[in-house]
Amino acid sequence: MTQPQAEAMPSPEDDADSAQNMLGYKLRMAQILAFRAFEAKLTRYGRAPRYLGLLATIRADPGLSQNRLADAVALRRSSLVNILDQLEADNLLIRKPSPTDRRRNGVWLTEKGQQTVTALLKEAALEDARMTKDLTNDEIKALHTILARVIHNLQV
Amino acid sequence: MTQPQAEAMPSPEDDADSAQNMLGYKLRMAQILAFRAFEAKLTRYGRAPRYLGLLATIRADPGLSQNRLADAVALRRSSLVNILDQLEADNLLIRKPSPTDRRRNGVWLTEKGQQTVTALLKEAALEDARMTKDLTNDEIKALHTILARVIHNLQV
DNA sequence: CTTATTTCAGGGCCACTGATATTA
DNA sequence: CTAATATCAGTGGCCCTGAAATAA
Repeated sequence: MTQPQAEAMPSPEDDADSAQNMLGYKLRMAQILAFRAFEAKLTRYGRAPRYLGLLATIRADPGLSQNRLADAVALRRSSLVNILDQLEADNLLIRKPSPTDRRRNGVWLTEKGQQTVTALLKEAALEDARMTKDLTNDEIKALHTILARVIHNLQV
Repeated sequence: MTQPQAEAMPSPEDDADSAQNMLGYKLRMAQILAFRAFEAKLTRYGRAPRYLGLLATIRADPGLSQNRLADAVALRRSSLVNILDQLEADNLLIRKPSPTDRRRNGVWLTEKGQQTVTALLKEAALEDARMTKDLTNDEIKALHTILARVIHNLQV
């Protein structure tokens, strides 16, 4: 990726009205590049890398309903159906009917799902390290804290 | 969006191996929420909000070739063709053959494109302010700086 | 002939909307 | 009867791959 704009940033055109100075733009760029690199590196894990956040959410709260899971990962309930179908077909998770509410499915990781999440989180940590390789620990900590607050603000 | 995990974070399960503690995860979450909010608010601008980064890149470097533009926004050359078709149909930009190289198109904003970019950058600034409403100026500045370095690291 | 630039055809994936069945 | 849960059918959007056309 050559980046004419990155070099152009400290120019007279550097006033606030450049997209590259917008937070939304930086977030988008960083996320796209990070996600791409992560998936490219981990094709052997099938669809699990894309849905690592979802899988880890299940691990942190086993048996939660599809509804609650959809909320947690900011997806529509209906969108989740096919995703869970795929991950269930890959033997990463299972749905089990709730014993108390027959409308509801609880979602659990399988043993393979557990192992996959563990392995992928290790890979994610490596990617994190690559992204932040020239940052101090304080800066990394600050980035986490600030991003958490940004996310919180966006959810209102 | 309810967020069972957000509340669960300061729990004993708070060790590093939770997806919510991964930088990639936070970046993704923040970006998805920010982009969604931006687009939802600006449907009257058609496709321009989604491609604000691209349009602003053109404004910053008028006449650049499709090749260079694709690099600047991290897309394939072939992916750009249809996008430019659409934005050209919306009268936001024009392609003009390079006078010196007949393989090449230069890309320029139209007057409408210029005005749209200006208006959308104002909107983007409002969104940025919403995301960072409880952050100090120093924290906001740090976030920009750090994200720029993260992006740089990802591009290697 | 090789390379650069753009375009085109086709495909895959993703998440959405809106309707439906079931159960609370 | 109303609300909640999960599912399904259908849609549209986005970006990719790989091949082709044109020109340097």
